[in-house]
This record gives sequence, structure tokens and C-alpha cells, in this order.
Amino acid sequence: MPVITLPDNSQRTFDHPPTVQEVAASIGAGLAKAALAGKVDGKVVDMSHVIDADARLSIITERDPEGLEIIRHSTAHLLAHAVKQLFPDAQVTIGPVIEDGFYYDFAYPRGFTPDDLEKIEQRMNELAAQDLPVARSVKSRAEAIDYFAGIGEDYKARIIEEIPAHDPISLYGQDDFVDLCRGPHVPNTGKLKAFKLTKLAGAYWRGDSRNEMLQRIYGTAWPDKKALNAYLHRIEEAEKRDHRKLAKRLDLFHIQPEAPGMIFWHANGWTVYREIENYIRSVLAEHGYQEVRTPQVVDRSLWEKSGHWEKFHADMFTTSSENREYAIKPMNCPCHVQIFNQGVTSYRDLPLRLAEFGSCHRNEPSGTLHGLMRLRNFVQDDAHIFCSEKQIQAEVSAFIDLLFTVYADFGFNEIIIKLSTRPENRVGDDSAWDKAEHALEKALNDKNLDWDLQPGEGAFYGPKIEFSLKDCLGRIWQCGTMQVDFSMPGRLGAHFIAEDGSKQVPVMLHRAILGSMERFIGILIEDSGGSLPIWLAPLQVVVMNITDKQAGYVAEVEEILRKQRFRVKSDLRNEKISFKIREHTLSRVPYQLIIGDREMNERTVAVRTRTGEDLGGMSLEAFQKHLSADIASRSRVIDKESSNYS
RNA sequence: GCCGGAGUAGCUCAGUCGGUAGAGCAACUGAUUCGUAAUCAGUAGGUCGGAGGUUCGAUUCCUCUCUCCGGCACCA
Repeated sequence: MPVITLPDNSQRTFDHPPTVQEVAASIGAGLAKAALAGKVDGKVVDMSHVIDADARLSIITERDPEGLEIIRHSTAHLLAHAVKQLFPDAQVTIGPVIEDGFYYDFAYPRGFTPDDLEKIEQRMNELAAQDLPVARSVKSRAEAIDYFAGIGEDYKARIIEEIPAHDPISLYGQDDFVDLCRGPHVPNTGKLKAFKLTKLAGAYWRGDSRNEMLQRIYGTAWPDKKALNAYLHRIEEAEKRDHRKLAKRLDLFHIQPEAPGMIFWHANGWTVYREIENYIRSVLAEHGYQEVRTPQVVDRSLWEKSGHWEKFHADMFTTSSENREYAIKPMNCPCHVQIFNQGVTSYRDLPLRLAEFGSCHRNEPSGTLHGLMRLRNFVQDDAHIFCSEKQIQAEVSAFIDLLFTVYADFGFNEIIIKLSTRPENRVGDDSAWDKAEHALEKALNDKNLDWDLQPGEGAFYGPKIEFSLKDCLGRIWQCGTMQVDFSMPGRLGAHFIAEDGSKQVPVMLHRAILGSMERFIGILIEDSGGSLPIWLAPLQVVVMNITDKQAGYVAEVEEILRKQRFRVKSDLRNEKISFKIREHTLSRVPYQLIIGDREMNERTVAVRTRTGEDLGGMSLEAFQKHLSADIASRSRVIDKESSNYS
């Protein structure tokens, strides 16, 4: 009879192969009640699972990560159950667990409405309250297909057809609802105590836009109401950091319908932009790049040679004049090759690093536009490194180091790295792709970085490493990139003379640190909640008087700071000091100087920060020193708590 | 592009038996000169995203369209 070893290494024996439920009950009634599943020799199984051999067992409750995942998965089933009861014509498809929740896709001729969502959630609550037992059963493939086809669940039948023939098909039933599922699931619906349906969306069947669109319902589920409410509160707070909302409050930029996907930068936002651009400029100069500038509008023939016209045509804006057809550049690379072609011929000139803050236009689909994150006109901190094959590894490696240094200056530590390999739609032969993919992979591994592979996601001319950051709601946006391209230089006639006198085609590395200036700024705004680090803050210091008497001294202080190139403004309005402080705190001005009779007479300033800290009185010289040091360190003066707007 | 939702004053929003629109904040004017997150009073401000249609009459009903928001697909 099986010997069960528990996590504390105690052992239990049974006179028959017990279920997980029985073992849990033998340990204690409380645990048996709290149990959601078992982990047998590392594999998560249902409570009803029979243990027929010696095994290590741990009981999973809602406190375990696996337990939470089971709750979410079972809640997805509960959702499908409720939908089938309310809308019998709807067909179920898939319902996986995702970060913080789950979704379920349904095939239904009309879209669900927000009203439907409420009814469905109501029904889910009723079904959970009934504490329905959830039972697992196993069918053969043929039986399962027959079963689902028989009840009109064509999508499920199609899913089963793709499961390898020898795998058993497990079904989970609760009340009148049966779903195909690998499991495991909670033992009964009463375990599902805290969930909420969050949004409705369309989603293509099997994620392919050539297929029909299904109705997706998203939801979130937690062990208890408290955790659910904490999650909802967290999302609410995160939404306040939305860069589009903060842009309005902080007067950074706007977008209007006449120019969808393009930014009208206001003075405040443009100050941030310029600071970042100049910072990158200095970094590039330090690392051996030359900045160049190339045309916006270029004849079609160049795009044909580069391959863009064929592979990227739908994404380009075109225009014509005097019988010539042009494209507004979607990328800078072909233009940089033109500069390379103007002179460089010797291997001694390589690697040649050409950088450009290149303004690119791409005709992105309307549904994709998203504030600063996804635009039709954006500027890349772009550069192309022309080098020999031997130099690739060192260049890629140096770039990765540079990128991490820069990101650290902006305070980003959590960087998501992915390697995207050859797509279906591509130029260049496979041996070139082999080399390019290998070079990138090696660079990542040499640095012991964690990265994920994204097969088929590379650019049409080469594979790429993507460096991504998350926005306030956890959406991932690609920022930096490094791409190895063995094709384009050759297509555009680039070559150099090697040591041995032979004519060779250079390799081209496409790389960007921030990616799109706009997107990076968007992320930065959300990450900082609007409290941009002082070196980027549009306004660094505001000087305020308490009464009209001090106006002269305030103007003097302002003038002194302005002459030193600090971004400073005075606020001489006839308002109470607390009113002014509130306003400038809400607009996230890092330093607020308060000047009353005392400061005026002593020729000092009283310093308050946007986080509400009172630094007390100090001489103007002392403040200037403090300010300079703060700016130079690029340290981030961020208080995420106090950057919440009510 | 596809599915769903939304578009009312500078901002945040109210306004469903269809009868030419309201609030708070901001702005402007006046009073107040007040030391660390909102002083008081008054004034002004809208072709209700745009175009058609139904109607005696449309912010409200219908159609088309633009933009935005959330997803999907695509991508920096």
C-alpha cells in the first residue's frame, strides 16, 4: 500500500490507494477544507486524484501560487458555465489563466454587451454559491470528439482533433456543464469566492486575423474579497499614472484628430524631450558614434532596392510629385547606407557608427494607436553600425552594455529581453540568417542575461534582440533593439576594401537604445507618475512670495537661478502660500522656494520639495549647490505614493 | 484593420417620456496681503465630434463618418 511522504518528511500509510482528499482529511479537517489540489511528486493534481504508489505529497491551498492559478482557471470554467446557461447558442473555445486573472473566448453571433456581462457575473455568483462538485472524467479521443460535436461544440471538437492521439482526454463537469480541460480544478465551485468580470473584447480564433472573431470575456479572481479589492484598487491607482492623463495635467503634449498618431509637443513636454535627446547625444559622442541627418521623403526606387517597397509597402506613407513617386521614410537604414556609400572604402574605417534622431512615419493600423506608445510619426534614437563580420560580436556586446548603462540612468532595472528570429516574410538567404541569429544569441548568453525566444518575430531584414519595458498597467513595449543585417548593405551596393585588397560587403547592425523617443518618454512618465527626475523636469524650481512685499527679492532669486540655466519660474500671484504650494506640488515641481520677510531680510530661501519635505532655510548659494548636485546625479527624486492625483 | 465602448464649457463630469444645456475646478473682474496641499464674491464661457435623415422641433431617435478608450491581429 502506498506510503505518502508529506513536506515535513512525516509519512502516512493507507490500507488502500487514497485520494488526495483522503490524505488531507487524515492530516486535519481544517486543511481538508482549505485544500484546492495536491502536488504529487511535483505534479499538480485534483483532490480526487488517487495515489496508487509511494509518493511525496503537498496539499495546495489558496495561499500557494499554484492554488491561485487553479482558482483562476476554475473561475474561467465557471464563466463558461454561466455563459452556456444564459446563452445556450454560444460555443465555448478556450479559457486560459493570464496574469492576475483569466479570459474565456466564446463563439457567439452577436457581441456580448456590458449588460450581458453583469448578468453573467450574477449567474457565476449563483453557481458558486451552490457549491457544485467538480468532477473529472476521462474519454478516448473519438468519444470526446463525438461528445462535443454531439452537443454542438464544434470548436472543442476541433481542439481535441489536434491533441496527440495517445494523450487521454480529460473532461471536467459541474452541474450541466462539461468542458474539455487538462485541469486540475477546484473540487467544488464553492471555492470560488472572489472574482469579477473586467472587460469585453474581440479576439481572433487561434490568434489569426484570417479567422473569425470570437467574443472574449476577461476576468480576475482571488482567494478572497480583500485580495480582489486590493487588486482593483491597484489597477485604479495605476490608471492614474496613464501618460495621456498626466500629459493633460502637466501640459506636456496633445494629439488631435487632424493628425492621428502624431504629437503636438507643448513647451513642457518638449523640454523633457530635448533633455533626453541631448543626453543621448552625449552618450553617443562618448561611444564613437557620428550623428547624421537624412531626408524625410525619398524616391520609390531606393525603397525598391532596400526591399521596403516589397515587404513594408502597406506601412509606408507615399506621395508623388512631377511624375515621381516617393515614400516618407519609415526607417533610416537605407539613407544611412547612402552616406556610407559616399566615401568609406577601407576596412580601417570600420566599424562606422552613424546615428540619427530619425523622424519616421509608418502608416500603422488605426486600432493600434496608443498615446505616445504607438504612433504614426515617431523619432528613433537610431544608429547603424557598419562593420566586418569579425567585428559583430564585439559591437553587439558593447551595445548591450551601453544600453544597460543608459537605462540605469533613467532608473529602469526591470528590462525584458527577447530574441526574435527569422519571419516568413523576409529577405536574405538562410545561411545569413543562421549567422545573424547565432551572433545575437551568443551575445546574450555571454552576458548571462535572461531572455525569451520569439520565433518568427524578427524584422524582414534580420533577427533582433528586443529590450522592453512595462507601462503602468503592465503592458510590454519594445524600446531598445539590436538587429544584425547581412542583406541590406549588399542590396544597396555598400562595400569596403578588406586587408587583403578584396572588395567586401559590410554587415549592418541596426540598433536603438531608447527605441522611439516618444514611447520611451511615455514609459518614463508612467513610471514616474509624472514626477520626472529633476534633470528632466520641465520646471525645476518655483519661487513664491508670501505677500507683495517680497516680490522684488523673489524676482532677484529667479533671475540668479535663471542665469545659471536652471529651469525656474516665480509665482507672484496674490494667493495664499498654501494655495501656491498645493498647485506646484500637483504639477510636480521638484523644488519650491518660499520667500517671506524672514528670507528676504536674511537673503535666504526656504526650500520645500514636491514630496512635501521641508528642507528649511538656506542661503541661495547653498541651494544652488544642492540643486546642481541633484541634477548632475540624475538621481530620481520620485515619490510614487505622493504622485497620485485625486 | 477587426470586436466592444465612448465623444456635452479649457479640465472632470451631470443631463432617457425629443421642447434651442448644467455643476465643480480652471479663466476673467473685484475684495483680501494672508508663512508650507484649495480666501471670498461676481462675470464670462458650449453650432452637445462631424455630415445626413425622421420630426412642428434632435444633445436626446436612425444612418454614415471621424477620433479616442479597452482588447485582438500587427509593430518602435
